[in-house]
Amino acid sequence: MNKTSKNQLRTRLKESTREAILEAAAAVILKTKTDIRMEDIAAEAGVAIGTLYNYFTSRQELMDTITQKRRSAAEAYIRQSQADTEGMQISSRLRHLFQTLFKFLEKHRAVTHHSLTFKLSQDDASGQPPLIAIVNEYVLDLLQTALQHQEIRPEYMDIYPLVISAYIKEIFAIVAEQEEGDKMPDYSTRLVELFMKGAQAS
Amino acid sequence: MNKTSKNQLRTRLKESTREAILEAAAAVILKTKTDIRMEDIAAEAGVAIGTLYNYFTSRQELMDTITQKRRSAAEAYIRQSQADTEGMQISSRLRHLFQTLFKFLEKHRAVTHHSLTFKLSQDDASGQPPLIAIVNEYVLDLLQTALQHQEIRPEYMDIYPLVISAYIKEIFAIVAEQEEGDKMPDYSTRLVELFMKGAQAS
Amino acid sequence: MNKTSKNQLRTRLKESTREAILEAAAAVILKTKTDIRMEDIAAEAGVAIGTLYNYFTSRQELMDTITQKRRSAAEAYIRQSQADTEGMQISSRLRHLFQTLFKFLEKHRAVTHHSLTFKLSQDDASGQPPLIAIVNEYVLDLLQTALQHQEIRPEYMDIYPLVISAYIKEIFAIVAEQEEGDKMPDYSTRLVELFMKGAQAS
Amino acid sequence: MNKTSKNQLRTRLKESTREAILEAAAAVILKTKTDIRMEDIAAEAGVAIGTLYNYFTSRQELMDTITQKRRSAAEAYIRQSQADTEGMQISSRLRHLFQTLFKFLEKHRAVTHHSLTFKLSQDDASGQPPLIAIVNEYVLDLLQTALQHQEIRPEYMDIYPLVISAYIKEIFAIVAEQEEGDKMPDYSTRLVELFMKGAQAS
DNA sequence: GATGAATGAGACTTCATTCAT
DNA sequence: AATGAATGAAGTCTCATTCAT
Repeated sequence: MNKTSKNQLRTRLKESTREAILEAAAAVILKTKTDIRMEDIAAEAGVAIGTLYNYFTSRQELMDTITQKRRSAAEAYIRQSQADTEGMQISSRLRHLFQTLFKFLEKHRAVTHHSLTFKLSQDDASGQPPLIAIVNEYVLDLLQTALQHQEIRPEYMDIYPLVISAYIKEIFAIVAEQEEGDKMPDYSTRLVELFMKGAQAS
Repeated sequence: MNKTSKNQLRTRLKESTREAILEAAAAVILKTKTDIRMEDIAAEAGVAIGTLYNYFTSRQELMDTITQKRRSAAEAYIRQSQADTEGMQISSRLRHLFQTLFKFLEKHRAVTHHSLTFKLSQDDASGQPPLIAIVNEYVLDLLQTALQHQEIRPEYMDIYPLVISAYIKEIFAIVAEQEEGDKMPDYSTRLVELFMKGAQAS
Repeated sequence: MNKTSKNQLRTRLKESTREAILEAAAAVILKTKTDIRMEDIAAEAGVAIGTLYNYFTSRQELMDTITQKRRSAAEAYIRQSQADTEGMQISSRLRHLFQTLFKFLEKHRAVTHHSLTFKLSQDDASGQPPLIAIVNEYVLDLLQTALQHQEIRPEYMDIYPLVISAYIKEIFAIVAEQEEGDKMPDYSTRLVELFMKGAQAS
Repeated sequence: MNKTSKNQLRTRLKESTREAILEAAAAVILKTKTDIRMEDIAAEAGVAIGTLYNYFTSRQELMDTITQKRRSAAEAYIRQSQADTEGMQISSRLRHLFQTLFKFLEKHRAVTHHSLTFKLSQDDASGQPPLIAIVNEYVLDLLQTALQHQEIRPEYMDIYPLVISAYIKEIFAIVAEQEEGDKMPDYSTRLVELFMKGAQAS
């Protein structure tokens, strides 16, 4: 590390160093997918390896922190969507949820990337439910309400959760494959429409 | 015994060891997800570590072989489905494809498991298109035919591939989460029906 | 490592490699007292670091093994002394014990060295009683027998164990300071005599 | 306030910080035996790590200072005992020495603890004679005087130093094992008596 | 002078790979 | 061709020391 970057670091506040490390880790995750080496994170953050260990007791803890931050953030987004659409029709609610997830994912691309995507990552020793479980729970609630209001056909109730879950995972995948800054069409509206109306030509 | 038949025997024996190693590797992958160690594969196969290197020049090659075998097998299944349903309606063709994929996945659980699932695994240095690309290509073809035959609404043509892809990934996920031998409902038929008719209550 | 020593190693039997490592570790302990590095042990044994881990799962285990081997060996010596002098007078028994310890220590110089000497070494996670405890227990038994036989003055019974323990530790210290191969006077006989008769000039 | 007194104040303050650090180090040594970390010493002293380095150029120097202070203090005690008992009988002198050492050790428990006990600690790079050497030198002098005065049997003169040394080490050990504030019997008197009279039952 | 975050050399440990038997 | 002990590069983590504030 050269003198300049070192000085820059010194002037940074302690809290921001922690954040800088997390951001660096996120960047490395985005770049390298697996085999995330502490050395690379340190280099990306512009600090020495030892510094990482001043903020996180182990590699595991650093990874868990990233995973958990992402989950918390996502959960907040989802709860917000839930609150914002209380009482609306299912189509509006689903569209809003999809749009919310798109927004969330664009903000957290890096972190979401790290295989955290849809399964309880083996790196995550927190015992917290994986993000997808949180989403699924909300979707199930949403579908049951819609069913009670007779907005959706009861005969497919067994596979609705599965289908919506598939849509959401696809949204994750789409964002993951997108390059930073790419413009995307409004998939949310169209997905919900198709889901409601079906593909069958009249 | 002449030289030739002896060599043939050798070749056959060698091939079976090779297969045993691949199966062992598949089993280990299924058990451990990541961190697949050569030592564990050797133990599972009942051979020495050195033997692995008599059949594969490196860990990478062993992994690639598994990935590629799986891809070839899957491709064969898909082509078969394509041939078997030539000229049929899209709903039948999709249902058949889904059923085919279920069958394939149950046969190749282990191998499919290894994150090989839907992206060009970083372990795969073969440069071959990932399995999902093959599926998507076929699905696109299938959709275009359906469009020409006015079986599906043209206005959602941009998101059909995406939706079917989502369904297929979900199928992969369902099988992956299933325990060996679990009985599963006929998702294929219902998924296709829902896709065609939509969720909207009449 | 050069080719020659490598070949020498390869021809060594597996069990002897383990022993060679333990001996090498003992030699390093003798040389460096503290800061015993795995690298140095490997170098001393003429093997690579990784080889150490083929025989011991960790540094800790290697150290514990040394400690425990030494303890077992010492215990055997002590038990033997006990058996050999059953029924004799205390002076003979003590002399025999001292001589036995001298013999043991000369055989196990290296290993005894490593602070293992008299306390439950912090390196030893085995939960076994430290060597000195074993000795002390035997000595106490020996003193009580002598007391019953009225061979020793009862009024100092509280400090006899302490004094004998001090003698024994001194024996350990003497051997530790001795260079390999040094000739030593017969401390055992004289120590016991002095202990029994006292220093007071007539 | 003139320059001089200001500097004196500074010096005094500095000295007290220095002392605080040494005491803290002593406390940590007492607690942790080995693995004495600068961070722990700083925490115990209530100063920053950097402050340690304002008073000691290195960990080594800090440790050496402790060792040497202890040696100086002990030497003063021993010289005092020597002076106080000039011309007395050996039994009185030994008893006084033992009592003096007990007193010293209780005052300096912590520092004495750190394996500094009886050998030229590897931490001590000062080249000074270890404490035990100082004691032994005095004891030798004391024994030779007693021999001249025919107070002790000449035939064990070769092992007297060794035995007294063993006693003294045992005293160190006893104090080390004692908890702070434990009450101890008067070992000094009884040890000397036993040494002089012997254990042999009349 | 005090501070303590940052540093990085160095120790431990793992595991893909080699190669003599 | 099979074996598996030996190898050592590479990764994680620790902690004495530095230095800008």
